[in-house]
Amino acid sequence: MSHLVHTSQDGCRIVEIMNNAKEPSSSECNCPTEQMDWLRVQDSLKGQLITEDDFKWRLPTREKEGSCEILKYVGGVDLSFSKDDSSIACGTLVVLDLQTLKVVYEDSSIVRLQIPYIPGFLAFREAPVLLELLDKMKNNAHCFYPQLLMVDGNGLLHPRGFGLACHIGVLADLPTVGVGKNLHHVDGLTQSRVRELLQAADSPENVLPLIGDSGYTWGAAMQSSQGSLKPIFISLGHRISLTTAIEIVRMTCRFRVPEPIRQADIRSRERLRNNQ
DNA sequence: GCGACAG
DNA sequence: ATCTTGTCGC
Repeated sequence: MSHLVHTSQDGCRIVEIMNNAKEPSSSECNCPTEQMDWLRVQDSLKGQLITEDDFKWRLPTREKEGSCEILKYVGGVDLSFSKDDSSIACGTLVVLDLQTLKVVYEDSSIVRLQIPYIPGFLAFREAPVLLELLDKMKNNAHCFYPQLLMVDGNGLLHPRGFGLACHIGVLADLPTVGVGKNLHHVDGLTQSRVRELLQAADSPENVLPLIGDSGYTWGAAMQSSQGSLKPIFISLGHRISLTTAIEIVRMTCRFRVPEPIRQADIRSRERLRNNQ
């Protein structure tokens, strides 16, 4: 079933680091040991990942049979960091009305993060705050609770096929889409290669499937706005297909970064300035 | 050995 | 992620 025959580069590197470790220092709980736990967590959660459309709503553009819930509330999450103290962060959740692209809900939380950013393990740093914001909203049975969540970070487009968007999607049991502003090099996919493919592409849609050396499709690159040659990188997070993910991202792009994520970014940065 | 590495 | 002003253009 799984075409992810990609060997874990990170896993190899970690083992290498452990072999070279000189001091099995007490419980400084630095990297190697904890990262091996994280690898197991990612592998485990990945077993619950759903990579096709799995929701009861439909897109407003798809005028099919009526009497079906329509996608209206799209959420977005992001974190901003203090320039002074990089361990201080503000996590923000916004919900937009898909038709008007106006924010109908906003909540944020300022926290002190203990976990550093390690490529391939972003979720262990950022997911807890964001999941808490979602949980808080769900417990209040808020009527604006998102039917879909856009995440600032990748989904399948990840060394082990399980980025932040997948992580949040599975743990919150919510359809999610990952949007990266920079390419995480995986399976032979590089910036230069994407650039040349994007130019050579006949695609009238300004989208390009990201197919790696293995033949696996990790996501898509999209030139989302006229003014920017620099693409965004879309990958499915959970309970959605890549095709549907692309369609929804396109619907929410007023500028390069889709509005739900852009608003979460703007507002989290703003709150950090005025509050601490 | 060297480079690459989401936010 | 963050450090940073103006500037060119619709």
